[in-house]
Amino acid sequence: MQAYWHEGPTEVSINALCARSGVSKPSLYRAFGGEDGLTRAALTAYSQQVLAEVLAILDAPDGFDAALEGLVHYASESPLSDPGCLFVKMRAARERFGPQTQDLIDALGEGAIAAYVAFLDAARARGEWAGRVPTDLAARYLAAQIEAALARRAAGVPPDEVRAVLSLALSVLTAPDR
Amino acid sequence: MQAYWHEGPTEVSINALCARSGVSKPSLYRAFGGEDGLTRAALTAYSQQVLAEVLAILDAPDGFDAALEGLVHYASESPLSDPGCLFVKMRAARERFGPQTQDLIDALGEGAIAAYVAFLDAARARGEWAGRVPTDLAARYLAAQIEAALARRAAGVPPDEVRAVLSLALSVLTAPDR
DNA sequence: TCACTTTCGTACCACTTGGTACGTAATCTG
DNA sequence: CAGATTACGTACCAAGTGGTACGAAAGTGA
Repeated sequence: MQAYWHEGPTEVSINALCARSGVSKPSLYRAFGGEDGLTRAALTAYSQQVLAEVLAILDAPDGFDAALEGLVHYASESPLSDPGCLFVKMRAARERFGPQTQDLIDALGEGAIAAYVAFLDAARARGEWAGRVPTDLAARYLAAQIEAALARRAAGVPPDEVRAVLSLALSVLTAPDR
Repeated sequence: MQAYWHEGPTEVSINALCARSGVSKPSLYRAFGGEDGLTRAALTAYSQQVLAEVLAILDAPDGFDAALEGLVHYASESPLSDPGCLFVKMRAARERFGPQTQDLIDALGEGAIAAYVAFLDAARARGEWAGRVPTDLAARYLAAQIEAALARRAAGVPPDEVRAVLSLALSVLTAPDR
């Protein structure tokens, strides 16, 4: 019911969306109750689809380095992030959305940080990661680098370059002396 | 004559800009010839003001590490980048602008890369930087990290966190084994 | 079959967007 | 001071924005 919204990320208007999807405007308003509810519902659906994949990467049984490599691959080369991550785009344009959507954006951002913290804590406990960087900073660093890579990807930077830069950035966490 | 444009970064309309600055719309159109010329002129003025500062940081006589430290300070704590770097914001919304402005955005981006390459080459020649990372990749990495830091700054992330993340990212270049 | 409720979409609302036609006022030239 | 020219701004334009009033169609009960 909300899949057709994904075609238009942030720049599509409600008028164009209705015309393109063949749904009348009042129907859309009855279903979502305004633009804020619509954007919130779209981001909810997207996050449920995507967060699961990221969490699956983090929970991969191949160890810390393999998980990081999976993140690099996902952010830089996955076709799913070809048109750009909806969450990243919406976070960049946070001010344009209504309060409900802004709250959801913030909550998803904090949830991502929490997931990274859990991932790093688990890796440290398993002895797969002996970094000297504090876990909290490493989590925020991870989130910032992934987000930047997805943003660069959406801006049209070639996947190879995105991968090289992201890989170099994450080497801070894997280098043996850090 | 264009200073009042800086108050409104990307989200301000021409109508609001004219109303706020007391300039009639036809006058503005006669001076700049449309929105594309206006945004281009604004970005030109901004770049002349800002690029000089960045180049001065890169040319600082205190050596490679000090220059990097200067970049970190500039991107994360400088009050000039408090409302966010206009170039970064406009580059993120590149598609919204006219062809002239898009060309200028691209040219400024390539110019920044070239400046970083020159900076790294000079540091390598002086023996202040012995990194194993290829110069071209290091330059793009530098540009990506600075841009990401400025974007995070504009998004409301506290300067301390921006600084910590950026400093950690740039440690890839200063670490003795890389 | 009839009355009632509920869903649905046409056609509108006020408002903002970028952009301009044209009359007026100021300035320059003689 | 008169005449030509230039700069200026009111008041408009079509198109698009998010949002809704209201009549018609469809379903539901007896």
